[in-house]
Amino acid sequence: MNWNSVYKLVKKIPRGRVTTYGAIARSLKLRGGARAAGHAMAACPNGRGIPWHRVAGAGGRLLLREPHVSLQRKLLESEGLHVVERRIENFAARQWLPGKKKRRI
DNA sequence: CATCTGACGACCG
DNA sequence: GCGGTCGCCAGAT
Repeated sequence: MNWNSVYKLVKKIPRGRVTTYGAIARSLKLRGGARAAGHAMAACPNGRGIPWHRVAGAGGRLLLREPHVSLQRKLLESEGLHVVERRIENFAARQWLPGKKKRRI
């Protein structure tokens, strides 16, 4: 699979915005669907400028387990997002869709 | 090659 | 909200 395209897309997520595995999968038309996107992120090389923390599950749920979810939450909050109980508050407005430019909070 | 697992998601009761 | 099912399938073992 061309995870590179996934990473490339994730890199484009603006600061303070988030997207989902499903959105990534649909945008890139990954065969494996959302799960494939999940695999891509799981295998993503950390420390390459990939804002992996800006990727959440459907509905803005954080799917990672400890301790990664803690880091993700920390990073998201440092970008101004509000996370409560593994959920991103006001996720709908914070979501960034690939290709779509218009999105006002 | 067979099986299992999983950073998924939509649906349903 | 919660748990179970199903479709999907890439890696790992």
